[in-house]
Amino acid sequence: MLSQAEENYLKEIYALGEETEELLSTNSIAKKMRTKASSATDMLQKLAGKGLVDYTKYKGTRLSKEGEAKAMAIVRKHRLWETFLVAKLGFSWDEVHDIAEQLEHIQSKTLTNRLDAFLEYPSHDPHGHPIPNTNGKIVASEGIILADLKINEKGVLVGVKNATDSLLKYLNKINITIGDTIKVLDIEPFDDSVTIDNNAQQITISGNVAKNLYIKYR
Amino acid sequence: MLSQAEENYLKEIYALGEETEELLSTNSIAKKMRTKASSATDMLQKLAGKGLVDYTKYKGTRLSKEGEAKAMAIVRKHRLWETFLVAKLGFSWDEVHDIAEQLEHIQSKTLTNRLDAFLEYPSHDPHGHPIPNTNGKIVASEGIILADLKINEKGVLVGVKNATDSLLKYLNKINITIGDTIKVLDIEPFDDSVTIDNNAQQITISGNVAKNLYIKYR
DNA sequence: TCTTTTTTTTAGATAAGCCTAAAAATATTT
DNA sequence: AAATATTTTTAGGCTTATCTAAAAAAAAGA
Repeated sequence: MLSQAEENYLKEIYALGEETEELLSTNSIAKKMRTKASSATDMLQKLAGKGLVDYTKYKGTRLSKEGEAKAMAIVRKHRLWETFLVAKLGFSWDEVHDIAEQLEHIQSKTLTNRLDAFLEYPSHDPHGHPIPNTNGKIVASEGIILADLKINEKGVLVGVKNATDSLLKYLNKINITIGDTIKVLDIEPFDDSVTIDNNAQQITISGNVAKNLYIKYR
Repeated sequence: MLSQAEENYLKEIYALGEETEELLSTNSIAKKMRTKASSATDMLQKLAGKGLVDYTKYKGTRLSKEGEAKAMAIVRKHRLWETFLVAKLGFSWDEVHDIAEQLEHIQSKTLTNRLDAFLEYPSHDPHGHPIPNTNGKIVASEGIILADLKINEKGVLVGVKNATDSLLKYLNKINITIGDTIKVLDIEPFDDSVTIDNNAQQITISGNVAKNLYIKYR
């Protein structure tokens, strides 16, 4: 069985791996874990010893097949619990991350699968991120980003890329939620800001925000 | 914030304290924690340092007021999660203990209170044990034990005293559940075994089992 | 290419929670 | 009450996950 620390490393290594094809530097992993490079080295060597990462001294690290399976199991739990907290307990999507960070370490496959059934097999969590199935496979697609839409195109908001606290709070404030139908009214070439129509409300968002919103055509 | 180990000690010290008025021996605590007396001593001294137990060298230990409050909070979480697992996820009462042992350590008062609301403020967990309220107070009573009923008296099964795995499995097997109306048909003075009627089924249970079943008169 | 800077690893320390073995205190027998 | 047995505590180690400081390797710059 893995310790919570080991699980957290695997999860963050997975997240970093999503962003690049290359080997991950020890430094980048240490930064993600908010720890020192020496601590990361220790842990990477331990995980390598357990066959969960492929680690080459001074070269870099990536998840092994087995490590990826473990990581997906944790991501699955995290996203299911987030869904539970929002759908059943009435939390808002910007409040659930820290609690799910704890819940994701609960060990019981039966529990995870029953929770999945109880939630009626959701495909995405409240941030729009896809939920891996029992086999660790992500079935659903993530859609395209709002910043790629052209003027007068519209679609449904299905996800948020970097679900940081501040972004979620901001979206709450300007009344944008998963499931909203968004139409692009104007794009300002100077700074890539986008004016959209959402529920008959006109809002201008920065290009940065537009890059973080996943849209599906309707 | 308390570590999981500290929380577990507090919870078990609370449970032991329920059984006796006297100071608890270091040995009894060590046994309950399935650890060595020297380890228990270490922890008791640490907890004493934090003001959570009153510990006197070579004399014994009991929870302080503050320690009891912490223990009750953990018991509350444990029992709420057990209720959730049975009522919402379809677990049976003999499957939930180990999972609740993990869930009871999740840190979030909001979560606990929302779970309580979601479950519609249950007064007892699936084993019939009372659930402390937000202030750590137990409101409901536990009832009397089946072994104290006389012939022809009847009542409703509201709880199980020592909810061990084997007892719960046994009760499942003989078709006895919380909420059943049980009538005493006969008591054998030789070994205190009790013959009862439950759902038009006659069953004879040992005196030992009868001492572990809480009954409320109807 | 040779220095200098940056990254990564190693070495040694620390805190938590456990262990064994030995010492100290308390309880029980005789 | 003295001897013996039991309980409890102390002392010293071990493991995990972290840290700092120093050494080694790799990358960047002159």
